[in-house]
Amino acid sequence: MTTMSDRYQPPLSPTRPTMRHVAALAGVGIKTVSRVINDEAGVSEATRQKVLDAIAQLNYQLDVTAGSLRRAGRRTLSVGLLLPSVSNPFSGEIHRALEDALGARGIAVFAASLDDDPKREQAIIAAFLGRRVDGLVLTPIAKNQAYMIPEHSRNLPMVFIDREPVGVEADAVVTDNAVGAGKAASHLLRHGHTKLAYLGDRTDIQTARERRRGFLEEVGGAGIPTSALPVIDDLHDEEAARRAALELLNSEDPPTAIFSSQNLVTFGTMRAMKELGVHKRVALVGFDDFTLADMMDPGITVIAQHPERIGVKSAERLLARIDGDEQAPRTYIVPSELIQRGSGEIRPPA
Amino acid sequence: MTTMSDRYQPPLSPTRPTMRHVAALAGVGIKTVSRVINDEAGVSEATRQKVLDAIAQLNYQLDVTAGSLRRAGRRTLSVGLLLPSVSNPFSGEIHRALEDALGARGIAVFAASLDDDPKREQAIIAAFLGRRVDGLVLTPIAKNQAYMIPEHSRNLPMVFIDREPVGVEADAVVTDNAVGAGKAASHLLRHGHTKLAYLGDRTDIQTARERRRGFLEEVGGAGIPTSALPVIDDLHDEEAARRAALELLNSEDPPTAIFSSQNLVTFGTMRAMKELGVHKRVALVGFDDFTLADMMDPGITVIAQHPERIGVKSAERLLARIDGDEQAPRTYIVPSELIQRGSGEIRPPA
DNA sequence: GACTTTCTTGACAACGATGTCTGATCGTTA
DNA sequence: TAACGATCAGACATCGTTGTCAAGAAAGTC
Repeated sequence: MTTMSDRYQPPLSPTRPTMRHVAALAGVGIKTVSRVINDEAGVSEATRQKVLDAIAQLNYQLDVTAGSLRRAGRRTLSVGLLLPSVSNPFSGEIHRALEDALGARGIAVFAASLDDDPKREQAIIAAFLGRRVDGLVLTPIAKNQAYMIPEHSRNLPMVFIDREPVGVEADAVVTDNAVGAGKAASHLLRHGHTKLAYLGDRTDIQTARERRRGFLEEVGGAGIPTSALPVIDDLHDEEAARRAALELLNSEDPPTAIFSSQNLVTFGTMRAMKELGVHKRVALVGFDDFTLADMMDPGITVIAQHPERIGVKSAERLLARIDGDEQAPRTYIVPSELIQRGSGEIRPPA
Repeated sequence: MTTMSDRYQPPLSPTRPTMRHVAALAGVGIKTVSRVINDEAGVSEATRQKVLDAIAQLNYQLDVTAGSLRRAGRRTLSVGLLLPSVSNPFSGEIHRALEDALGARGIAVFAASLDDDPKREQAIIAAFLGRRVDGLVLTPIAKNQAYMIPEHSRNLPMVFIDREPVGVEADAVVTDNAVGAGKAASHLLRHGHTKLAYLGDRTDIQTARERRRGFLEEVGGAGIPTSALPVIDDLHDEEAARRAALELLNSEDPPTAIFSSQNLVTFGTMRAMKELGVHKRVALVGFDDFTLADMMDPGITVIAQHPERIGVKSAERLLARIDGDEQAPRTYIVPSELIQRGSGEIRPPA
């Protein structure tokens, strides 16, 4: 009886086996090996088995990149993903959803972090294009993506996420930033607040501008003059936000409700409120959900985005483009959602 | 005067330009173009300029993968990274540190999520190898990595992170899990606790077993019998942990201090404690730091890992191996750190 | 001015795979 | 039995690049 363990194991060569080796061992031509691997028709079952045995014996693995050189359409079965930072949870969720959708098609994902640096954006895109990715999914930070026009006109599939492109036309998948921020505003107004404040991110980021616009329009639309409403922009980290919130809350006529336009700004604001002991008296609604928001005291009311849906949708669009969809580019909107947890339902002092 | 805007723009061909096109436009041979691009010696300055102009005019971009076919050493300038999940913050930090270190060398990173699925581990590794990555950095989940022996003996650079490999010898970068868990135990003992409990992750994960061992050894070493100590394993998500903690805290003789071996377990435990209103009476130390741990009430004392250091170290090892380092494989240990925030300093009731 | 030496340069094969095309083998049919 | 189509298989060129090598031009040497 022959068992697995006494089957002949070929010595492992230091160089990786190629189709030529497999073909030689199986006693067939390399094209036949190629046919077997790619499940092409026209190989007898007996030959197929010989080839499969040789593949197993040599531990052969197809070189996808070499194949892509000749293959029709030149598919490399890899795509590039550019995120603000792979260490940011929001980006991580998008990445994960995208990976799952593309992985099902055998597509691997290159991921990279932009760090809000336009130069880095261009460098990473160049690096990915140099590896001939089949498509790009990206959160643009540069003011303008006109430098991508050459690729665009070569029909490179591209999907922009979170922010819309400027200077090229392409599909985009974004949260309804203005609407979401408007929801936050109307929620606070409905709870009786008239003294609101806005704490926002860098204004060179499109989403930040949208959130600000949505918030202020909703407040203005309710008849509250926005000229006197404190609007503090360019808060990009927790500490800056904390200091701004402290100053705001210590001012002569402090707001009774604050809207923070982004996670880190929300964290900084929470810290400032707790330091001053007003976290149960001043209302807070933050844009972006976060882990343990419900475990805070009070729970933090947020406008939640749906990164996984953004990821799924962008994968869907990218695959459609890769498969030859020639529709005019569109922007897809993923709705945000208000989640009440306490901090946004605090009423102003009577 | 000639400005940028009236310079001749060639029509964008639908097909990507190759070296041949550049060579033709510059009036040189393709090898000369290759030399210019790779900064090889032996090209006169005048020729160099002609080539660079042609490259700019055609918007030419080198095909790295085609080059790797012929290049000595076959470097593809890409590596594969396998993480528990790219959406997990701990993984994200590692990814980021790695990306930065490798990006500086022009190496792009394929990232993928394992989801604790051994089959997926093998499939992803196969996918990456099929793209001829120059190396792998991975958190193994399969019980055994013997299936990688062929690659290993082909000298594929590999670095294991967070968990050590079984069945192959390779560099590993891990947290001092047992020591860290021991620190948690001695911290709780020092604060007067004798009735401790351990809530742990799946025992098929090496790190979970290490943490458990370190915790119990420290407790036992202090003369407290561990046989009666509640040890609940296989808690892999927040809800399971919450239920286990509830049961534990509702038992006849509840512990006065709990050690949770992982983030999600810590979250579930925090929830259970808050539900029962004992979060200020029962001590808690969790393994793994997390955002806003200091904002909880009380702040959560943790054994913090240093994912960014793990990422940096593993990048360093991977590059060393890629550069030909033939040292015997080693395990590098990144120390954990106890961070006191309140929950771990609660004393038992008198 | 003849001969080296050095510097530039391009022709060509090769990397590992796939597309095209042609040839061999087989069973079937008139 | 000859002709035919279907099936199976391999030879060969090719994808975009780099390594090898040899040739031609320029510069230096006596």
